[in-house]
Amino acid sequence: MKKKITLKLIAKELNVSISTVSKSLKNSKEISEETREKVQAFAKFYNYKPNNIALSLKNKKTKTIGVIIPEIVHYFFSKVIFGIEHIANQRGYNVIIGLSNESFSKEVLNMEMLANGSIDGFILSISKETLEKRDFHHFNETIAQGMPIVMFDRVEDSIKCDKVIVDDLLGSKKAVEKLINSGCNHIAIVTTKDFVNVGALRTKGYILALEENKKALNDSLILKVEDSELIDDNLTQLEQDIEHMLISNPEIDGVFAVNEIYALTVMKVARKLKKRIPEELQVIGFSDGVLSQNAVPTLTSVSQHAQKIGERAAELLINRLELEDYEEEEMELEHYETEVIETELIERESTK
Amino acid sequence: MKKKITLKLIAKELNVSISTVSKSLKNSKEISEETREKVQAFAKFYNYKPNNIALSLKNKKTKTIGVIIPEIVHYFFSKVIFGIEHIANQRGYNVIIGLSNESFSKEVLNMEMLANGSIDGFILSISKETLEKRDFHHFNETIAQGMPIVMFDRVEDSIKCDKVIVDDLLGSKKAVEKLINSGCNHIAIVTTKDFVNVGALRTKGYILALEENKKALNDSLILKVEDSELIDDNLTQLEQDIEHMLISNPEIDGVFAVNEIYALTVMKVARKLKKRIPEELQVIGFSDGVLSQNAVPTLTSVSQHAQKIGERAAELLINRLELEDYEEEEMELEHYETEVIETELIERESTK
DNA sequence: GAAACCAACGAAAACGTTTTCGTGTTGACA
DNA sequence: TGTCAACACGAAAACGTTTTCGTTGGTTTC
Repeated sequence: MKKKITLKLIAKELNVSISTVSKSLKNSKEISEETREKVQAFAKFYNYKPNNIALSLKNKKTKTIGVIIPEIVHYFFSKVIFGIEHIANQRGYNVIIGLSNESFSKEVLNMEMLANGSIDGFILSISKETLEKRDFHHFNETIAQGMPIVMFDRVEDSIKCDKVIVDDLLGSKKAVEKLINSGCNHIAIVTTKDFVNVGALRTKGYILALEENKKALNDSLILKVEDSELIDDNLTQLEQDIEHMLISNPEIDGVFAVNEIYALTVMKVARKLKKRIPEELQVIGFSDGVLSQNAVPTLTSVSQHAQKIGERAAELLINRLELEDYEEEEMELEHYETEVIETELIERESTK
Repeated sequence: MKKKITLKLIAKELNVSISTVSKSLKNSKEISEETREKVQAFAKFYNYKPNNIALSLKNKKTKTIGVIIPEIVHYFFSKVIFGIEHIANQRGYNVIIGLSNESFSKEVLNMEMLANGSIDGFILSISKETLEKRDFHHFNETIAQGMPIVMFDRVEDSIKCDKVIVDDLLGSKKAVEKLINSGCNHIAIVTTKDFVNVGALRTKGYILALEENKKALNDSLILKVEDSELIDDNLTQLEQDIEHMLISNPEIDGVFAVNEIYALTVMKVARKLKKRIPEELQVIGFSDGVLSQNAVPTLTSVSQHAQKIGERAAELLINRLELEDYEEEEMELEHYETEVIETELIERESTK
């Protein structure tokens, strides 16, 4: 195993001082051309690369950003990461991933693990458990330590940081209006419990669309799914709930589901009940992922532009990090942005 | 912004030396109980946490592993990461992600960016372009520097490192045998060009199954898809190729596809041609992801146990890293393992 | 009452950089 | 010949730890 080459080693080999080597490699004109070339040739030959850790310690910057997400086997989140990595890479940053698995304690642990020097800032989306407990001390403490955070999608308003969100309300309102304009008169929604704020917002958009279009609101057409129902086996529980709703309300001619799985399950149940899509029942989902694109029939859905969300989050964070270099202690940057990424309705076969 | 607290700061505040503080926090009995408690109380109150970067520099270990994958918006790879993160977290390691986007140069750049001290070892899956060029110098150089690599799925035999692979050959052989046993007599395969070694292996398994079962091999039933055909728009090109094959070989009653998208496309084309699945045409895919589970009909497919692949890769890497601590310069560990993760055929509606 | 010992702590090196501030040598100039 | 720049380079501090090896007092031992 070749020993990792260092400045000290080059210095010893060439009988000069460490400083001379360092300066030579930086092309400082303090050093004679002769020495400079000698050092550079040697360094190049042995493929010298400065040690990142030493640089980080010296500069108090790691050029690494920490990303904490609830899950990664998930179209939306993985696409956000793709966006983050894209920008980060472009601007010379690395990306370190932590998964909370929707758990509060894992979220806290992951953040503590990274907050002690390993990274320069966080990009994160809050776990469901954290949202339910409404315990945000770890975010506030991190920020108090001077480490910036950018939140995306699942955010908490009270926290002082930049945010990148989807216009969930408008997105679902537009989706429901699309159903209305395509002739639906009895539109149901399959959504989550209210503590997931994006779920709550999407429900709000649904209600707003109905109200503005003078459609009756009917509580039995609002299905709020338990979180646990999404865990594999309980998918059948979800199916039963949907089936029950569709059977007891046979007038339903449109369903808006707040995620892909819910929407596919609606279509599956509809198929079982011999309801033709889109002739008798139109369906729209949220999150335009690989499932929507490949479903049968293909699913009309609200695209959140996940990649763009990641890109903007990364830009906001890096901009702030690099601003701090100049502003230093003046800290006039106590102004935080909340950027809204427009949604887009991708129409496919599940609507007329 | 609260200043980040350090040993030096505690020392000054308490009028003791840095060493005393450090030892106190480590409960060294070299320090009197009185001093120890005083220091610990102070540290706890101000929530002192040692700086990771400084520790990394001192210990020459970062407790971070680098993962380079071709893409992340992909069920298989994201699930592997899930597995890696699971074990890494358990054993106190962080995970840093680099995406090669199937590009050779991005793979090299990403590795160089991380290899200079940022991480202790790599887990990676080789990009298609690298496989095509067969230029592996960056892997060999990294290993020569003493940084261990664990490769998974897309590996290169000639490289001295641990590997975790799927038994692609046996997996596809079993899949094709399942088709044979379910009554198929004319089985086609939709696969990739041969330089992607997993594709080649899966093709081999297909051929082997046919030979062992005395089925005729027919070149016109082997469709090798151009890589670019997978890029969005060219999906229609893929559809045309499949349609052409199905029409000119109407005797086809079974198709084995080497990934989910190919399999779904086969089913889509079959639907268009009014071939009923599984009655007239049975289909099996490779990679048991969210698409297979939610397809209509649901897709029988070969599961690679992606999560387990990630977990084993992480275990192999971390074991090696921690072995090095003891073995040091003896380096008797020039023995590398190749672990094979068994595949499993998940039977669903697309086969009888 | 000197030798030996122990308890409690501090100084300093080391990890690999960058950077500031010397310092010694040369040559030019008066 | 003496003064002063300019040039080329080195020493050392700093980043935050850990750890080895002193160095103090004070107490025991014969």
